[in-house]
Amino acid sequence: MAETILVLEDDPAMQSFLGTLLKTQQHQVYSFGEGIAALQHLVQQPVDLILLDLGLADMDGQLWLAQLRSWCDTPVIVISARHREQDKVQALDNGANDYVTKPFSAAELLARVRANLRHNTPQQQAFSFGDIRLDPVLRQVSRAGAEVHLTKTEYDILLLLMRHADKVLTHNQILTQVWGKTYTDRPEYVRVHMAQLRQKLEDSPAAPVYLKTEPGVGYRLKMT
Amino acid sequence: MAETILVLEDDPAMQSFLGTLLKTQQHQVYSFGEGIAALQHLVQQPVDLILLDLGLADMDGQLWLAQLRSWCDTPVIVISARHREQDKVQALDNGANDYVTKPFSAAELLARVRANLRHNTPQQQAFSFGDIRLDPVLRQVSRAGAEVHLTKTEYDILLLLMRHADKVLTHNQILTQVWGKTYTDRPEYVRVHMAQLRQKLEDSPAAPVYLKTEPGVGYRLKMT
DNA sequence: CAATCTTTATAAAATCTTTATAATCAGCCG
DNA sequence: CGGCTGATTATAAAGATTTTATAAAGATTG
Repeated sequence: MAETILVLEDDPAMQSFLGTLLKTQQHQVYSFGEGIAALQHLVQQPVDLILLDLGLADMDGQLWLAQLRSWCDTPVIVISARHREQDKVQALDNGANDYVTKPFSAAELLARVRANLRHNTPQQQAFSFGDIRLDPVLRQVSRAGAEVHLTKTEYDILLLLMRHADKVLTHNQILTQVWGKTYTDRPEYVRVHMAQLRQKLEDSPAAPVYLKTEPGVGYRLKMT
Repeated sequence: MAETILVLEDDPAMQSFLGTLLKTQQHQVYSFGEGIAALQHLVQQPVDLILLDLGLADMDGQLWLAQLRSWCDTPVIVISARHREQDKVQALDNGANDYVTKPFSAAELLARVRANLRHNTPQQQAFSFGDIRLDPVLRQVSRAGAEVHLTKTEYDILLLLMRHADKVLTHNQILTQVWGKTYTDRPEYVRVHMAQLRQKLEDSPAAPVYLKTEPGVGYRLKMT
């Protein structure tokens, strides 16, 4: 967490409310009441998201947005009391990413903040244990940040173990899932590849911390 | 223009309305009434934006969205008759980029479509890795500033790899996207053309830095 | 005809399977 | 309790198989 958010809002009560709301989510908030000051801040220190109230005192919010977009593509959520279709269309075409009308629900605003922060930072729904990470989207495994190359079979086994983290998977289950149901009498396949995985992923392969053997049963990926 | 948009909406009247509306903006529209069919289309042919009605007959829209997000990060605008805060928050946290409630204004919806197409435009910005540049607008590739001539097939493969940078693309995916779904048993097509690409783009084609093989799986364009 | 794609053949590389041996474990009996 | 025994497991390394790279010949296209 701890993304930075700039709030440009000239009503002090609303500015304070937004600031408090965002800070409950551990965001770093910079609040401004004037467009010029906000721009100066952005030039010096980029932020992850901008909340913009269209009704500014010192300049038109639409103009501010258009000017910002000429050099900066940080996501902008416009907050406005104006419900007219024309205002929404204009703001969105000026480069706003979202448009919320007052009064708004706090939970919805926070959800829209999360949604707009998200596509900035690519989806990290990777599995991890210790300093090992498996990213199923990239089909890539890394250890302490460095990429570890796994063969297809090794990757398939690791993914299977991670999907059932902490559960014991029997030899039969692993053989069936990775090789197919006609291979259930070849437990040595699993052993050889498990040894390879330990070589690549464990600090001391002979005394594994993560890839544990359950004698007579199968294997377990220990995450806790 | 001519971005592709997938519409998942099971009310025929609304589906037709959305299709007509989007086509006025020169978009290529694919309409579906069932979640399964829409997913099948997306697997074979990615689109630039998805419009999703939460009220599907054959499955829960929220579930569909969550499932989609496990492998696909195409922008999604949710359209729904549900005005409850809880529904909005859930959809946005499931990965929706925007949430529009019915009834909605056509102009506003189109503006939100434009806004969501804008920050993703994978087709329209030049990609680059190392000293290689691919400009999809000019359909042109250059290396260290000098133009490199690619045939149509080579270009299609490279564009596909770039649009999924760092991800492994299986032989089947490449064959389906470039040649069509009836070619999934001809992996040698991919190999021959990949060798050509390496000849044209890699410093030492036999030890590729960018166009990597994932034995038994497919190929990956390595950008990091 | 020229460019490109498809097909084919062969060599090289990577991976998987098999095997052998050593280590470990569990239960049992002296 | 301790050591024996048979089963299970770990691991390296050799062998077999699959997959891949590449050139080049043939076919296709416009």
